[in-house]
Amino acid sequence: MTPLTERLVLHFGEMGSRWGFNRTVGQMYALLLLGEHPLCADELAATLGVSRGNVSMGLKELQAWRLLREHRIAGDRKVYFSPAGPILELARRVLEERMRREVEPTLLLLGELLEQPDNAADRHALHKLREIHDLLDTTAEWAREIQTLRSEHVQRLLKLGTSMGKLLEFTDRLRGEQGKRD
Amino acid sequence: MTPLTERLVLHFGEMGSRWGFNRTVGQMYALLLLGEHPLCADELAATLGVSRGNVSMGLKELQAWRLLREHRIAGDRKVYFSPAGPILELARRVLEERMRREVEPTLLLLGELLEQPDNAADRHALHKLREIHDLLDTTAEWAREIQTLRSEHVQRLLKLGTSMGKLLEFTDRLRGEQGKRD
DNA sequence: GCGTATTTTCAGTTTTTTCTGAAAATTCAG
DNA sequence: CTGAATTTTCAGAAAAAACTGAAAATACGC
Repeated sequence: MTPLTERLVLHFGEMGSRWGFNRTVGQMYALLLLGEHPLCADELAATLGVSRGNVSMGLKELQAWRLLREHRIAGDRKVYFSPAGPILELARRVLEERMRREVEPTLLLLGELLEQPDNAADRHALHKLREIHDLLDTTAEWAREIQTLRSEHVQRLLKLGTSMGKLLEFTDRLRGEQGKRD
Repeated sequence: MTPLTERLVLHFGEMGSRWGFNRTVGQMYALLLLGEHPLCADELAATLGVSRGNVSMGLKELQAWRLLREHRIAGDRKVYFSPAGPILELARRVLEERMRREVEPTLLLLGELLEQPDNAADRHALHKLREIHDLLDTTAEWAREIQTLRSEHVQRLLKLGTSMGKLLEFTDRLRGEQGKRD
C-alpha cells in the first residue's frame, strides 16, 4: 500500500460513518477503488489488518449497495472484487440506495397517515405532513428519473448546474422591472 | 400527544440515525415540526421521557444544523423553539450541512493529494482520484448554486425534474436516426 | 462425489455512541 | 445587583454498533 493509498484508506474509514456505513467498509472500498486489480477477501483482511469475518460482512454490505463486481479465475476458488463500474455509475447507485433507505420509508408512512380519517386535533399536523410528503415525493420522483438517464446526460445535466434556475431568477427580475414601469 | 404525532415521533426517532443524528434529536424535531406552538426544553424532555441534559445536547445539535428558531416571551425566562422556516428552507439547510459534513472534507483531501508530485506507483490511483474529485466538485458547485436560488425557483426546478435530461436523450435519439439514414 | 479451500455465521468481546443526573455556569425578573 | 430559574456541561452508566475468531456451511477443483 503506497502512502497515498494509505492516506485515502484512513480518510474513507473516518468518513464511513457519515456516509452510512462503518469504518471497515469504508476502508475496504477505498482499497478496491484505488487498486489496479481486483482483490480477494483475504487480501483485504491482511492489508487492513482486520478479521476475516469482518471483511465477509463488509463485502455483504457493499453488495447490498450494489457497488461490487465479482471476478472468478479458473483454477482458483477465491472470489475477487472490484468496483461495479465507473465513478458516476457508483454515485448513481449510492443515490438510489440512499433514497431507498432514507426517504422511501418516511414517504410511505406519510402517505399512509395522510389517508387516515381527518381528526380535528391533527389539523395542523396533517398540514405539515402534507408539505413534507409533497417535497419528499417530488425529490423521489426526481431521483428516479436520474436513474433512467444515460451517464453522459447526467454528467451534462450536473454541469448545467442551476442555469435553468438562474434563468427563472432573471426573467422574474425583468418582469419585476416591467411591473414597476406599469 | 395525539396518536398521529406519537407515530411520527417514533418514526423520526428510528430514522434519526440514517439521517445523521440520534434518536432523541429525531424525536425532538418531529415534535417541533408537528406542534402548533413553540416548545421549551422541559416540555420536550417531559413529552419524550428523556433527560433534561439529553434535550439540551439535542437542541445544540439542531442549532448546529440551523434548523431552529428561538422564541422568548417577556416575563418568562424559558426559551421556546420552533422549526426555522418552511419545509423547503429546512431541506435546503439539511442539504447545505450534509455537503459540509459528507463531501467537503473529502473534496479538500483529494484536492491536496492531487497537487502532490506525481509518483509512478500511484499513476492509476491518481487517475481514479481525479475522477472522484471532479464529480464531487461539480456536485458541490451544484449544491452551492441551489443555496442561491429563491425557494419558489428551487420548487419549480425540482418539478421540472429531468425534463432537460429527457430533452438530451430525445435529441440524441433523433441524431442517431439521422446518422443511420446518411 | 470427495475432500479441502473458501466463505459465512454468530456468540462473545471490545469500542463507540448515546443518555442520565447532578453539579457548575449562566441568565434575567425583580 | 441578587438570587432563583434555567441552561449547559460532563463523568459515569447504559445501550448500540462494530469486530473477532472459531465453528458451521458452502463451493468447487480434482
